[in-house]
This record gives sequence, C-alpha cells and structure tokens, in this order.
Amino acid sequence: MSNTGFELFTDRNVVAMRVNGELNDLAATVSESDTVEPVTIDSADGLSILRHSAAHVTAQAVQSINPEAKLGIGPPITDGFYYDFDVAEPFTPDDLKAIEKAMDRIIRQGQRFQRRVVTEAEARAEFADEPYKLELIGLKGSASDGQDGESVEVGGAELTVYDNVDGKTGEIFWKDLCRGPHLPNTRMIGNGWKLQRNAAAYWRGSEKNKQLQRIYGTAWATKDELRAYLERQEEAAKRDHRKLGNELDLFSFPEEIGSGLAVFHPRGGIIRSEIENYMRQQLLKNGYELVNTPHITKGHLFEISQHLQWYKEGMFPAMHLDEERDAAGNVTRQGQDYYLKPMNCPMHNLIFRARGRSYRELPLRLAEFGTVYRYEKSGTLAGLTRVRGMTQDDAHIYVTAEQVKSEVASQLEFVLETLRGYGLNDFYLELSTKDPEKYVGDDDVWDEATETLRQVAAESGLELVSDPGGAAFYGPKISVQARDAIGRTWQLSTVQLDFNQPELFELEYTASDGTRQRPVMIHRALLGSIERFFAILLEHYAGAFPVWLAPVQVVGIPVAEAHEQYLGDIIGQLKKAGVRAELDASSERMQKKIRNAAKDKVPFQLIAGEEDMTNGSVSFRYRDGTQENGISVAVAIERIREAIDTKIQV
RNA sequence: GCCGCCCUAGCUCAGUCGGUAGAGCAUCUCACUCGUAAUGAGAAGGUCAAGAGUUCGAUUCUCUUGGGCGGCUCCA
Repeated sequence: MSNTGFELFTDRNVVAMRVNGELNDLAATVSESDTVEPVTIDSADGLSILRHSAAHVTAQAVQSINPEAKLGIGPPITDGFYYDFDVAEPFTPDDLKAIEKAMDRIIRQGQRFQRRVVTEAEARAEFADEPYKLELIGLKGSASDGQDGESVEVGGAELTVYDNVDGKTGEIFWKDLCRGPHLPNTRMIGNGWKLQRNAAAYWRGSEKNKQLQRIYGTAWATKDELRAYLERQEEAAKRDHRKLGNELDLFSFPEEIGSGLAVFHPRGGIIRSEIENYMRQQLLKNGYELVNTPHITKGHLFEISQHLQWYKEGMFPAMHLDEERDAAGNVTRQGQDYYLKPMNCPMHNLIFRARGRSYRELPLRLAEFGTVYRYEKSGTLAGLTRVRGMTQDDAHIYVTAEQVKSEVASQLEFVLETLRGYGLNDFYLELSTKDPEKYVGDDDVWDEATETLRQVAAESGLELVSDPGGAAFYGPKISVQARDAIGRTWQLSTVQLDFNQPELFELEYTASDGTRQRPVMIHRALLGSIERFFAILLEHYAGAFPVWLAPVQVVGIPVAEAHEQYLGDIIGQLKKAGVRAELDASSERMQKKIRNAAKDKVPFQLIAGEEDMTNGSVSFRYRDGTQENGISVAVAIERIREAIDTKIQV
C-alpha cells in the first residue's frame, strides 16, 4: 500500500516531506516501510522550498516578459532567493516592478509544480535553447560541488524537470530543470515575498565567466514575517556605521586622500584611542611586549617572506628610490624598491632574530598597533569594514612546539575576556582547515596542529563551526565570531598557526639541551583592524556607546545663563576627574540643548537651575529620557566616574 | 577589477522637458533669559564632483576621470 504526501498530511502548513531523510514533494508516493516526516512552510527546509519556488516563479515571469532571457540558476539563500538571467539589457527598477506584477499573476493562478524524471538526452532536447542549463546537464555526475547553487538544479540522483501547470486543465505554462522539491502550488507563496534588487553576478561564480543579471528577492511564510524582515533591514540600515559616522562626526573618507583611506575626527579619534588604551592595558597584563615597526620597507623583506611572490597584487606598487643614470640613460647606481607594508609579521620576525633567543624567553609575545596598507580592489571597499589603510592590533607569538596547545588555549581565553570588555558576549568559533590546493608544510604537521586547535576549541565550550579549506596556505586557524546587538555575526579575532615564516626567516632559539630549534609562530589579531572593530562597535551600539567609549560623556545644560557659572564649575571638576565633560553655554534654550545632546547620544546630561544652585545639587537626564533630580555634586561625580570605570552601558 | 545605479550649500534633499539654482537643519549676527527633545528675526553659504565634447547657450545631453552605493569576484 502506498500513499502520497497529500493523503498523509492534511495540514495546509505542510509543504513537503522528508522520506527516509530525503526531501520530497508532497505528490511523491511513499510506502509503509518508509520513514516520513512533514516539512512545514515555516521550518528551515520549508522556507528554502518556498524561496526556491519563488525563484522559479521569478524566472517564469521574466521569460513571459522577455522570452529571449536565458536561464542561469535560481537557488534559495539566507532570507530569500535569486535567479540569474542572461539578458541583452540589465534589468531596470521598472522591469522589476513589471516582473513582480507578472509573478503576482502566476502566484494567483495557483499553478502546480509537477515533477518529471528525464533522461539526459531528453533534457538536452527540452533545454536546447538554454545554453546554461545544457552546461549544468553536462556537469551532472561530475564533481558534485554544491557550491554555487548548481546542486539545486542537477544535484539529485536523477535529472528532473519541474513543469508549472494549470491546476485545472493541466496546461504547461513553463518548465525548469530542477532537483526540487517544490511547493505543491504557486498560491502557497502567498504575499510574504518581494523582489529586492538586481545586480550582476558571474556565471558559476568565476570572474572568467560571463556576467549574468541576478534578481534578488525575499520570501516568507507570512506577510507579517516579511514585514518583520523588512523592519530588521531598516534597523540595520539605521545602524550603518557609514551613516552614523557622518551623523556623529566620527570619521570621513576625504576624496582628496583616496578610496579606503579614513580620517578620524576628534570624536572618532577619542573612541579609537579608548579602544587602543584598553587593548594596551590588556596586552601588558597578559605577558605581551609592545614593539613598533615602520610603515615601509625595502622589497627584500617581502621577498624573504614571499609576499612579493604570492600577494603582490594586494600590495601598493613599489616606490623606486635612489637610482642614478648617466646622460645616456644607463643605470650608474642601482635603485631600491620600497613598499608600504601589507602586514607586520616579517618585521616582528626581524625583532625575534635581532639577537640569539633562548627557550627561557618563550612564549615571546610581540604586539603592535601596526598600520598596514593593502591595495584592495576598488569594488570591494566598504566603509571602515574594508579599507586600504588600517591599523591591526597585531601580535606574533613565538613558542616551542610543546607550548602550542597551552598558548592557543590561553590566547583564546584572553581574546574572549577582552572582547567581553567591549560589550560583546555572544560568540562561536570557526576552525579553518587546510586547502588541499594551496598549502605549504607536511601533512602530518598540519594534521597535528589542526587537531590541537580542535581540542582547544572543544575545551572552550563554545559552539564550533568548521570551515574546510578556509585556512591560509601557511597554517590552520581558529577564529572567534561574535554576534552583535541585532544578531549579525562578524569574524573578529583570529589565532593562526604559521609553519612557514619561521622557516623562511630561519628563526631559531637555543633549547635547554643546547640545540638550535625552530619556534612555531602564532599570528593573533584580536580586533582584526581597529577600523573594522570601530565600525562593528558603532553598529552594535547604534552609536550609543557605553560611557567609557562615548566621545562626550557628560554635557552640562544650564537652565538659563544665570546657572552657567555654577554648572561650569561642576563640569570643571568632572574634567579634573578625567571625565570628558562639556558645558553647553550656547545661546540656545535648554530644550534645544537637551535635544542636541540626545542626538549626539551623550550618556549623561547634567542639568542645573535655581533649585539645584540653592541645594548644591545637579539633575541627571539619561539617554532613555528618564531623570533624577537633586543629586549632590559629589555623588554625581562619583556616579559618573564609576560608570566609566566599570565600562557599563547606561 | 566587473555589471548596474548615484554625486546639487557643512548635512538631508527639492529643482531645471538645455536659458548657470531652492528648502529645512547646521553656521554667523541680533533680540529673547527660559526647568526637561527644535524661541524668533536677519545674514552668509553653491564653478550643480572634475575635465572634455555637442550646442547660440550645459548643472541638465554624450564621453572620460574621481568618489560613493548594491551585487559579483576577492579578502594573505
């Protein structure tokens, strides 16, 4: 006896089913021996199916408007879907509107998604006009990298086509090569969807290939969820560090200086230096030594480190200096190429080998706020999160092989403790392992090191995600991912082993038995770059920094001019106590001053008028608009100092 | 780097179907002296991103360059 999913599940929220673990359409038949589980539309699988079905509808709509459009792929993604098309002209916003309209019609029509197994020859005949589909059919059976969404088309055990048919007449409107499964019916896409934008994307993700036009959309089980999603997007846009940086006068990117090169204004500068001060204090407490190295170097250093061999495109081009020529143009004096440094490690290696090193000195931890310059492609730059000039809180730790594990473990602990100080406390770890195509060193060494990192990660008790093939060529790495206030994750700290540079730089220490040994090198960036970390904190706090980071910690607002001197004196005392306090002595009314301070997201407003003057007190107004009147000056100062010292958010 | 879109006052934005521009906020001046999110009046502020082309005339159309945004690729 066998049944279809429709017979098994009458709940309208069930859109597909798992049969023996495999996702299937509800139209599929199952036998009694099968294990069958329902997939509801609001589950992760259900949403993927919904989104993938919406992608099909997008494609049908596009081809109904422009039959010449050739189909690429159309997989579900986080929060939505996309579909790629080869079209003569890129889509315009008006095109998207027209496509949405056509989609709406298709959805209302209630077309059924009907699965059909085909042979390769049949598929080739049916999709003779779809060159990209033909390519995918050719891919079938070859290396099944599910990477760029191909697997949603041809990733199944057999080749299948999904026909979109009229629910009553069975007339076929459209079809697509697809693994499935799909919703039973387009009507189930409902009205929780929206096309969002179009952009170009390389066919199958390679910049050697042609660029197709991609349409992005989002789709949700209900209209309310769509609305909630759009609100989240809006919230994220409000926190955009580029917008806040401008509004709060923190930093800018003057066109005269160049792309990806930021200047920090006074208010951004003070936040930046607070970040650095705290960092420095943590470093010194944890056995680091602070070093300092120049921004430029002769090219030879990067020949030793092999950066000029591997990463030259990522470096600013050479400054060719000191060359001399005679009248005939012959070189009479050989010049030198100088480069801006793209990383600090080679220079730290030179500090390590500046003199003989003993095992007694290890672990040797060299830390620096090292400013580096990288020639990132223009299209990849984004605010402070991707720049061409940045300061890394960089450290290189030289250890014996036996010390690797304990050092990585203590680094991890140190990293988490420090990040918590900045108000981040939701973390998980990612372990990046060897890229079989691109690595140096022995497999044994890699395996052992990777295992060590895995153990340390496991012992931390944090969630661990693996990132196969994500390591740099010189060693595996563990990274700390942090979730911010609105749930986005950022890769922050990295702890990375390096088997390569100690070799290249012939680093050695004298072991207890008098032999010369090669140290293991650990690269450790805690904040990544100060710029990027700054951006993350700015977005995390939406500009309302905790008191210790706030550029202006206290604004004094006199009720009228007559109270300026009284309040000015209190502000003066705060300044003496090391608080960033300002008196607003402008000619505005106090209401306006309150508004201004609120817009600047100042944590404490101190207000004083007649009443306070007579009582020797002051009134607090907090960021949330609440207030507390009649606080004695001494208590007020103490309270503010404490809020700063304990790094609390207010 | 690639595809598309964008660049008007310090900021946010109007506007010009080709006849060289306007608001609000910010700034400055004056008046108001005020107890919890915008007091009023006035002034000043622009080579309409830069350069070239088409045109009697370009901020507007075309091209180039710079900068930005959304993606793709990249992210040592």
